[in-house]
Parts: sequence; structure tokens; C-alpha cells
Amino acid sequence: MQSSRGWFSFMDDSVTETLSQALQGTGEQPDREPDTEILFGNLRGSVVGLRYYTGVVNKREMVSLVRQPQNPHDRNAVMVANVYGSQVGHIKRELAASLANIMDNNLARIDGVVPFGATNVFTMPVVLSFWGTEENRHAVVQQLSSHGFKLQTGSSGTNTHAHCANAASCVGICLTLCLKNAFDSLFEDLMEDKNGEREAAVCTPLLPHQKQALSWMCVCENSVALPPFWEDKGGLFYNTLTYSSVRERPQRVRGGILADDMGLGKTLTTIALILSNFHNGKPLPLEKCTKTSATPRKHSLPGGDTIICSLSLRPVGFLQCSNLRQTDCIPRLRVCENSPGNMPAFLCLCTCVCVGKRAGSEVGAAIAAPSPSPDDTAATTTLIICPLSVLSNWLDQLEQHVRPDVRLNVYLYYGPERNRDPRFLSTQHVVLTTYNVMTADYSGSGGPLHSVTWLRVVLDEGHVIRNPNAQQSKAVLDLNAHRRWILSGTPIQNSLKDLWMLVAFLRLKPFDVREWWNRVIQRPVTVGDKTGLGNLQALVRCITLRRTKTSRVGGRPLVSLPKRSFNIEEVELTTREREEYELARTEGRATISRYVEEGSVLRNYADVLAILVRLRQFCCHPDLLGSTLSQTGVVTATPAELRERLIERLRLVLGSGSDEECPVCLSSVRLAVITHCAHVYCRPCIAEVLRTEQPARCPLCRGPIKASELVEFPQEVEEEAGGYPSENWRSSSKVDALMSSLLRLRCEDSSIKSLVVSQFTRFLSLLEVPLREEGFRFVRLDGTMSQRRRAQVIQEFQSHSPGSPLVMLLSLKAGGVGLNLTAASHVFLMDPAWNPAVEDQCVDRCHRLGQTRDVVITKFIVKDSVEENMVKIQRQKQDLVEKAFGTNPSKRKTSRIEEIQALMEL
DNA sequence: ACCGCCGGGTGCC
DNA sequence: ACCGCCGGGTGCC
Repeated sequence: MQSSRGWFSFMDDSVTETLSQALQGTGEQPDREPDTEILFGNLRGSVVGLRYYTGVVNKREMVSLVRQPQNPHDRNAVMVANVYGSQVGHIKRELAASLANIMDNNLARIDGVVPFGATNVFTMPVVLSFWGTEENRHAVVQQLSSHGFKLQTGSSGTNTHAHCANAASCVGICLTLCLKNAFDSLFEDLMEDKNGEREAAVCTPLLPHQKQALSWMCVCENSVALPPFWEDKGGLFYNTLTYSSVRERPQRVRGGILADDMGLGKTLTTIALILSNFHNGKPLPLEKCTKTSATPRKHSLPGGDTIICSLSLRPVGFLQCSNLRQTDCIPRLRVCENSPGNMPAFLCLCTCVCVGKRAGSEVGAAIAAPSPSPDDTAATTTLIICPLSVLSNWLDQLEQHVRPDVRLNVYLYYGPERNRDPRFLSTQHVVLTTYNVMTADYSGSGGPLHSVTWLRVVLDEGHVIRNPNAQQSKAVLDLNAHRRWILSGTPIQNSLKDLWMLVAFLRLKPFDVREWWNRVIQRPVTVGDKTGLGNLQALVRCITLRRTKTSRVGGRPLVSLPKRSFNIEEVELTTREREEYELARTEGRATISRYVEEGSVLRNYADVLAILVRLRQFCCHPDLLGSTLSQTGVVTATPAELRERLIERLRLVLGSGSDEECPVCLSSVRLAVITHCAHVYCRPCIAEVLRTEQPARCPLCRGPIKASELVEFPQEVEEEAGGYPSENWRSSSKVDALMSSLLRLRCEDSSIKSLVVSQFTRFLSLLEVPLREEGFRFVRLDGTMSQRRRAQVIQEFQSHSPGSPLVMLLSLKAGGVGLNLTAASHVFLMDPAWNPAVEDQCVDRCHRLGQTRDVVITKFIVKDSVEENMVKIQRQKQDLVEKAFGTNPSKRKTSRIEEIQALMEL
């Protein structure tokens, strides 16, 4: 198995290099980032005053330098500390004077390593490495030499420099593309070293991979294993990366990152964990309800705060606990065989997972508490923090998966009337709240949630805390808990930097301190150091469990989803529509072919795009064009006016919900910006180009571009209010096609729900009219809606009650990846997208765990139109993406022009 | 610190 | 002796 050989050993150099580049990320970097730094050189200095301090270091141990401007003896003082932050000594005065200047002016970052002499009594040597940007190199060298110090610039320094420059130059090409691959590789094979599924023989309603996850989570919570890179060296604990050692056993908080793809049941697994792994590996003791609550188990979404609160304290469910019989140290699930028939799945899970060093055969007392005991047994409550949008999902799942005749106290800490008494909160089994509420309470310090010592804190969608400067991140770090979990389908979104916050939250020593993370992991990986990559992999491996939908457990797919079938339904335009369409197409063709002849397609890209969008809109409904594109006869205008108009036109194109693709990353544009040459990119992608190319040129047309000239698009374009009054409304061939499908479906089986998807939100508005006329209950979900409204709509749609909506009008890109629309089993894609992946993603919202019916996808394509050509191009697209690694920008440029020609049949 | 530095004691060999 | 040399006291910033 590859994993046993080190995960990257099978890759050749170029792949590794690409990977490390990918991991650098693309986001803007506000503060000084290690990514762009180069090594100026090294300098030997000495640490003095050792005898006055307690901090000790090992041979080769890394140390940090800390300025002490307030030192009464010398305002230039530079303190030397070990990995744990204990002071070792000071930098000798003369050198400190020079370093202070460099540090105070941010000219370089200085790393220290004690090469030998670590046991000296009075002074010890230290090798200082100076890192910074090229423009500061001279100043640093100057500053040092003016004090009589000379940097040693070994060959290693220049190598690193060359590597960085090289890496930077090709970063822009495939970044977002290989980012996904890179992260998947990072998490690849993580299962191999995890505990296998323990209970394959037992038929339990937890799916195998969920049992596996539960088992893994229990091990993480109960195990006393050292964090990665630590060794027990006879009483001392030694870190093999920083060479530091400590007397007390280093411990990360028990927990980790459950990074399974969405839809694999992270929520359910977490609920199982809460119920099954309480103190000392025993299940959560729950009192039985004598009478089952007769109150309706329905609750509303967090729409009205007060309603929520009134619902907040209620028995959610039940877990029957049998006596624990623990045989050995293997985690063990036992399942009630005589569970009542109507019990949902997991409720039958009735004993526990227990991990102990070596347990006797007796129940209870004989279970060896993992030593040393990790939990203050006074802590009993699990705090779950999630985005507001999934709050209701947690309530649903708790309700659904916990047996109704047992009392699990779940308190929804939300709304103005929430009970802020920490004593009350700590008597609950589960407290559920949102990041916003938690952050608002905290406001810099304290708050009720920070007054409780939690047994466990669970961060749902934990990637939301990836920005360490965000208030919610700070608040989260300050919570007191014995065990900490991060649930996230996308633990790393943009770059390796994202991982630091998660590591810090898990208190993975010593990486919870940014400096050590940067020095030991992030910088080495960024400059393409293979050892660094290996260390990163080892680190991730030990705190993360990640499976994707395509992962397999024991040779079987993780989840078996219902079948899905895919139809293309060709739509014939009426004679009248055809005439109008051909008119527009002929006109567009003439314009574009002129551009092609002139070789100016890319320079007139905005115009070309507008023509295409117009034709695509026409295929849906002639009224979609609206008055927006009344451009005829190019009146002479100043270049500035022209530019302004082009930008305006593109704004319309993007605002219409059309799915434009970024030429750099070949994915849908994210955080769209437009250059003054009218080409649209993701902001991070073009930022990378601007950073690495001097002078920067537009990747498409090679025209000069400037950061200051980038124009941003509004994230959400506000839709003009008001639907289309039925009087002025007319139908179109495509609308008719949809309506006849919907009517037929309703006739066959009135419980089938459908998603109707379009890129054009205006088209969705048009569709409301016939839906209403035919008496369909429907809801609508698009990007302009507030989170709260979205949640309401989803809840309404997902409901199985008789009057619930049968149709959801969905804008193609609305909603995050977490969207769960399993109530629908039919998907109607009204218009083709540039990027087939976006369509797949959309279909996945109903074709996912929880879907019970076969999913039927229908794509309406107007025959003999631009849409048909788009479908052809979509098929070729996948190839292009796969080849993109080896493709240079100019090649991609030509393929883009070819694409447009193919669309227009030129 | 098995050093360097400081400053007092000392002064041919 | 306004030096050299010796040896004890001393020691981060």
C-alpha cells in the first residue's frame, strides 16, 4: 500500500512541485506571509545570560527571538525563547542592537536554531536565519554590516530563492484546478491507518462508514497517544521536528477533524458520539421518559426567535443504555437486537464504544480510565456551534435519531430570551448555538458560553473559523473544553493557511503557536520541501478522517445512492420563435465573424459574450432579453466611455446569473472582477497574475492590466422586484416543454417533487406565472435571499406534509454546497451551463444521502441552437480541464476562440 | 567562565 | 609606576 511508503513517494518531482504550489493558495495576503520570503543568509550569534532563566533547549532545537523594547537595561534587548515560550536567555548586546533595528522595521524575520552547546551554563551559540522580501535584502545586509556582522550566504540560500521565483512564475496557471487535487491527495488514503470498521458482523443502522467514523472519533477522544512528532524519551517528551522536549506529556485536546464529504452523515455520527462516548468511554446515561411526549414533535425553523426559545428545552430523544460489558481495549459497538420496530436506525445503538489501556472484565469500575484521566468528570455538556443555516438540520437530526422515550436535554441557545446562566447550560446534555450568537456573547472576552467547561465542543462547518483574525475565531479558541471537534467537508478552502486555525483549535502542540506552524510546516511546504510535505501529511493524517463519496470501505462504496438517469429533451422552437432567433443569430454571427477575421475576438470579448448570452436567453424565453441589450449601431465614443459600456454590459451578463468561467482556473468565476480590457477573472486568480508578472498582462488578450483598474462585481445582483403580471405574460417553447413534463409527473405521482434550475433568475420569475396558473405549490431559492429566508424555503420544500411545495425554482448557483434538497427526485435543467461541473453540483443537492427515489434529470436543449453547441463543448470541456496542466495560456486562448466559433457555427 | 574584563596590588632577578 | 605584570573577583539584557 502506498500509504505505508509515505504518501508522496510515488510522485515524481514535478507533481510534488505542483502540489506545493497549489498549497500556497491564492488569497490576498494581508500581513507578511512566509510564502514570499527568501533567505538572506545566516549568522552565528550567541545567547547569553542562560543562568538567569529556566528555559532549556536541545541540540538543534528551534528557538524564537522576541523583542523586549521595555527592557530597563537595553531598549534593544532581544529575548530568546524555546518552543514552549520559556525564556532561554538574551542575544548578546552588540548583536541585539542590530537585530532590534531589523525586527522593529520589519526588514526580516529571524529564525534561530541552537546548533550545539545546548547544555552550556553561561552562553550558547545560535544560528540566525534572516528571511524577507528581496527589496529588504540590502537594508538588512547593510544594517548588519554597519555593526560589523556579515551574513553567510551559502548555496542553499540562493537555491531557495531560485525555487521561489520559479514556483511563483507558474502558480497562476493551474492553481484552483490543482488545489482541489492537491487537497484530495493530502487526505488520500487517510483511512488506511485508521481503525477499521469494527462491527461489520453486527447489523446496525449506522452505515459502515459511519460506524467506522464513530469508532475513530471515540479512539481520538479516549486515546492517550502522543500528538504527531512526539516521542517518549524516558520521562521526557521529545519533538522530532523542533527538537524540543518537555517534562509534561504534550497533549492536544482530544478530538480532530471529521472531514467527510457532505452527505456522508457527519451530523448523525456526531450525535452517535455524544450518546455513546461519555466519561471513561461509557455511554451518556440518560433517564427514561415515563410517558412519551404527546406534543407534536414538529418545530419551526429559527425564523422567529421567540418561537424557537419556547421550543428549546425539550426532551429530544432517548438512548437506552444497557450495562456495559467491556472485554478488552478494542472499541466495541453493541446493538440491541430487540429494539422496537419503528425505531429509527441508530437508536438501537445501546451500549458504547470504549477504549481503555487494559480493562478488566468487570463493568464500570474495571474500565480503566484512560490514564491520565482526560476529563474532569464535572464536564458533561456538549456544545455544538453551527452556522444559522444548519441549525434546524441539527434539531431535525437529533429528533430523528434519538429515541423518543428517553430524555436527552438539548438546549437551543439562540434568540433574545436564551438562558444565559452557565450553571443551567452545564446541566444540559447538548447546547446548540450559532457562531454569531457565540461571537456576540463573547465580544472580546467571556460570555456565558465561555464560563462553562464543556465536555466537548463541536464546530459544524468548522472551516468558517479559518480566518484567525475574525472575532468568531478568537471566540472559539477561547472556549474551555476537554474535547474538540471540527466537522467540515472542506477543511481547507484556499490554502494551507486555512489549516492553521483548525490545528490551533485542536491545540496540537506546538503548532497552535503560529510561529512554529509557519516554520515547521507552512514555509517548508510552500517552498516545495518534501520533508515538509511529508510532515504535513503525517500531521493531517493523525487528526483527520476524510472520506469522499467515491471512497470505499472494505471494497464497497461508502454509500449506495439511488440510480440517476439523465435525459436530454430537445425543444423545437415555434416558427415564429425560430424567425426571431435566426434574426438575432445572423446579426450576432456577422459581428463575431468580423471579430474573428480581425483577430479581435478577445479584445471585444464583452461584446461577444453579450451576444451569446442574448441567444441563450432567447432559447429560454424571448422576454428574457428585456430592454437590457438594446445596443445597436456602435456610436463613436471615447475609449473611456466604450470601456465603461463594456463593463456595464458584462455586469449585465454576470448579473443575469450566467455562469462565466475564469480563464485562469477554468472553474466558475468566484469573486468576479473585470479587467479594463473586459475580461472576467476570479479575484484571487488575477491577483496572482498581478503579483507574479511584472508588468502584468491580461492572460487572455495580453493587454496591460493594473490592480487599481480591476472592477468588482456586486456579489449578488438585486433582482428587480415584482413578478410578471399574468396579463402581459406569454409562453415559450421551453416553458411549454417544462410545464407538460411537470403536469405529466403530477398526474403519475403527485408526491414527486422537482427542482427547476436556471442560470437566469429572470427566467425563474417568468416560470412562476404558469406554475401558479396550473396550481402548483412552489418555492423559489436564489442567491438574493437571506440565509434565514433560504432556510425557511428549504424546510418548507423538504417537508413531506400534504400541502408542501412540489416544485422549487432554483437558481443554478444559489446556495452553498451544503444544500440538501433530497425531497426532490426530478431535476429540470432549463439551460446548459458553461461548466458541466456546476450542473453536477446542482444535481448532487438531491442525489445524495437521504434520497430514496431514483433521480431523473432532464435537460432542455433547444434544437438547432447555441444551446446544442454548448452541450457539445461541455463534452470536450472535461478533456480540456484534464489537459490543462500541460497547456500554456496561449493555447487556451485559441481554444477559447475556437469555442466561440463552434458556438456560432463559424 | 578551562574564558575576557575590570581594577587593585605591586614593581630587578 | 603617567607603565607592565600578576592574580583575585566577577559575569545578560
